[in-house]
Amino acid sequence: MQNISSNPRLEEIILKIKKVGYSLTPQRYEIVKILSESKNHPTAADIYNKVKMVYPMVSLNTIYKNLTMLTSMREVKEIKTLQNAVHFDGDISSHGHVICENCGKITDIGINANDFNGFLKSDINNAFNEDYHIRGYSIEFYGLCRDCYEADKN
Amino acid sequence: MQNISSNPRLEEIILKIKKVGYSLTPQRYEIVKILSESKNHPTAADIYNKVKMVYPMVSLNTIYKNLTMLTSMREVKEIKTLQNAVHFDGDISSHGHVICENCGKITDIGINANDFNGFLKSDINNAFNEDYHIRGYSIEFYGLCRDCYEADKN
DNA sequence: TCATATATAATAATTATTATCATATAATAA
DNA sequence: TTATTATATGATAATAATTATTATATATGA
Repeated sequence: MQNISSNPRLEEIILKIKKVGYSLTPQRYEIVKILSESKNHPTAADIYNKVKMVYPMVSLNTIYKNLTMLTSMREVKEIKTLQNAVHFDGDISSHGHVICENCGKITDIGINANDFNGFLKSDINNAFNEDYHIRGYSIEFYGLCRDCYEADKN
Repeated sequence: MQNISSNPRLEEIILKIKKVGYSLTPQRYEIVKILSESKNHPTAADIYNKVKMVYPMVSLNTIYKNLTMLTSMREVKEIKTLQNAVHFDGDISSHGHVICENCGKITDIGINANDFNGFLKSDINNAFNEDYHIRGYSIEFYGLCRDCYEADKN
């Protein structure tokens, strides 16, 4: 557990954890670090295996508890694929995902928040704002990645 | 198992099932009927309970098998909520969902396909089209429905 | 350093989903 | 209509992911 870091997202989450009053354990720090550094949307098991390399006695329960906590704090987002696998994304900035239906690969796509809000604010769609208090959204595309598409053709 | 129906969506799915070469069993018909009539995005268990009222010996396995089949046929879509519950939607027309994070209620919202495609075709977002062959998308909003929001305030 | 509330690890329990396989039945053709 | 056959079903078992329980350990703040 290092004290120095050049990872602003990590710092940001740590700060929020302290602010809300949760304590910062080494395991928790490691989980947050993995999420903030990861570019490939790990599952709970992925994170578990990574944390185990540093803390071999860590329990899977700890991973789940922390992921639940971070999700409800809105510092982490869940991504659910068609294969019923749950992945986690430490990047809560406005973006969407493209999920390969064959291999399960998840790729980020940029969603321009202003554009998207413009789309949402259109007459057709803003009716629901009256009945719901929206706190977030997720946009996911399904299809085949290039590799699987090429393999499928042969 | 009725032969006459004034449910065009039901007819549509039945036709496709026959076209693809699957056989039309009474249980399967009932599952499709429930999905085509349902407005509230049932879970596998919900569907199971409804089918049981007509065919008390039906197996949950049959429900899952058929849901998997219909999903891969793209006649049914899965909706996964934050509570890790999987719901099914027999309406595959272009629309999104608003999911209450407290009670899990799922409401449809209209997504104008043209508007959305316009949004997608914007310069920022079309890059991913080169690497993926998109076959579908899902847009989900998370928040509190009016009831839960009001209850939360008190 | 101490006190205390919170987090952890070990374990068990739960839940949803999938696999297996013998039997039943829908579809097709005679 | 009946016989044939491939597919679907139901019963059961197995799997996998997640959650619950609880005693112990530890981060935090005094």
